[in-house]
Amino acid sequence: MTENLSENDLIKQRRSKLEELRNRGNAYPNSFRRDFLSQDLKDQCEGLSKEDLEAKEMTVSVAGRIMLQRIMGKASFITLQDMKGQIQAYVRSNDLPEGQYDDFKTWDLGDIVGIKGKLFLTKTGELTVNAESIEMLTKSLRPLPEKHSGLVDTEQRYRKRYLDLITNPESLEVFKKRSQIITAIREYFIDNEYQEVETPMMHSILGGAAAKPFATHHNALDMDLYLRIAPELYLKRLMVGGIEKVFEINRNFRNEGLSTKHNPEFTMLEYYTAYADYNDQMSFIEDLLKVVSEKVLGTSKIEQDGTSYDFSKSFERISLKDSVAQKLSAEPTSLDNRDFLLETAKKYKIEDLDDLSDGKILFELFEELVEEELMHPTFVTGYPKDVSPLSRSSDDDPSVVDRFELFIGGKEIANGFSELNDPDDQADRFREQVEQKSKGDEEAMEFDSDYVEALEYGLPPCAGVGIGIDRLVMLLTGAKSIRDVLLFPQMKPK
RNA sequence: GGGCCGUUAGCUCAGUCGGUAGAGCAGUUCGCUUUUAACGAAUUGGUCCUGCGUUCGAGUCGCAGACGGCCCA
Repeated sequence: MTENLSENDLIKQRRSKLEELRNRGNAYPNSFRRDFLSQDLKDQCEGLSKEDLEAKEMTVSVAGRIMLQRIMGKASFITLQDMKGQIQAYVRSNDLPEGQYDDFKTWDLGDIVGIKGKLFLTKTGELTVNAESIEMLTKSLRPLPEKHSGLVDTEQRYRKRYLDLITNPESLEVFKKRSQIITAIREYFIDNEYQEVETPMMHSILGGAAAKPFATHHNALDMDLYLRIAPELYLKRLMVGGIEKVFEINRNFRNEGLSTKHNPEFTMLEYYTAYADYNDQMSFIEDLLKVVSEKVLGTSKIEQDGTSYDFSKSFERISLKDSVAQKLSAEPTSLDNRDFLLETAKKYKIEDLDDLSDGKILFELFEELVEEELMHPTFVTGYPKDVSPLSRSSDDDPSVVDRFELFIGGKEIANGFSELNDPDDQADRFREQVEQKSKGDEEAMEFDSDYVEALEYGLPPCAGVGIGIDRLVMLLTGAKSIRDVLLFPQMKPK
């Protein structure tokens, strides 16, 4: 890229100003210290009258990027932006040492400057720093996007996120919220005595989810590795090790297409609780979402695209089979019949049916027919065993497992189940996965004998959950695309 | 992978029927000591995404490609 930087006139002009700064001394000083942030000053001076404020003779140092300028002959206003917002400064020729006002007039939008002076209120009541000393801290060589509209071009907003953050406060706000949401989640788990851990991102055996991996290679060990598709099997090893309440918030990598709901790397929360089952986890999630929403948004009721979501009420629960039957206006028991399943699947253009088990067909029908329509928070339960190789079988019906997925706004937000802790059953399920893989299922898992060995030491009865953090942030911020909640979404190089 | 849409000045966008490339902001110059998207006057700035084609002539029409957005798989 660097060699492509076109030196247009705007950049040339700014560079010659930089040359002048270099000629006078250090053009990039790092000795200016601010003592207040914009919003903190505004909070502190809230409600003070012009006279009261001036009587206090408060001298402050502020620093930030010049976002707006109103230049007059011998006095000017500039708007500085720092991490908390904006503050206005009044720069008056008479209040500065000889010659400095002329220097000031060469400053450009985007420059980063420091200003020290007394606070006052303008006649329109805006809190303003009356500059007594001013300093150029970092000359900006490139013009910022248009001051009113900000950076609009979607592609540029993703590729040059820094410009998006400088010029679009609502974008900055989304990422602040994201940070607050993750903090609130972490606090919730720590308050409930869960231990946070970090497990390997590079796996030699593929497992923990149904997904295609990214492959890489370790040179010194001369071995192929996968970027992890899920941390699940490591977290359950830790449960064997006695960390009975454990959670991890970290990146997963899946080699899939990109969409408004998918990015190849995404953030996942996974947590496991000993002596709990999937029903306990559904209640836990209800409380988690309510608490996080209240903490971050100040309410447990949110509205998005005309749909309102109420996290203070308990969520709906329906079995996967019932939800599909309802949609087809059929009896749930009719879905036990393979011919009916095949016929229905064909009708909805699900392909390569012959290789699919009844459970897998039912699951695909669910994804095709029901998933998108689950707007209000809904737990779907009763997942077929053969799409859930790590879940504990149901005591009542051996064809399904004690598993749920949570859907909100038509999107899968969480996936949880009672964990399979019978090592022999687990070994059988892995064998089944290996067979699927040999038949061409690229998303099937591999046999993890080390994990089975861990189970042989005894995994306490437990249940675990994975929550897609990016989708949760989308839900809580109203973002339409996952790219709007990822600082640097995956893009093709230009 | 398929369909639709987009790509014009640093940014935001116009550009009619194919006939010399436009505006606002930013920049430059001048004026202006309480402005706030400051204001007034003048003014600079273009690989019209790339390539090929049609045409006397292409930002505009055709074909191919790149990148992006939305929808679908």
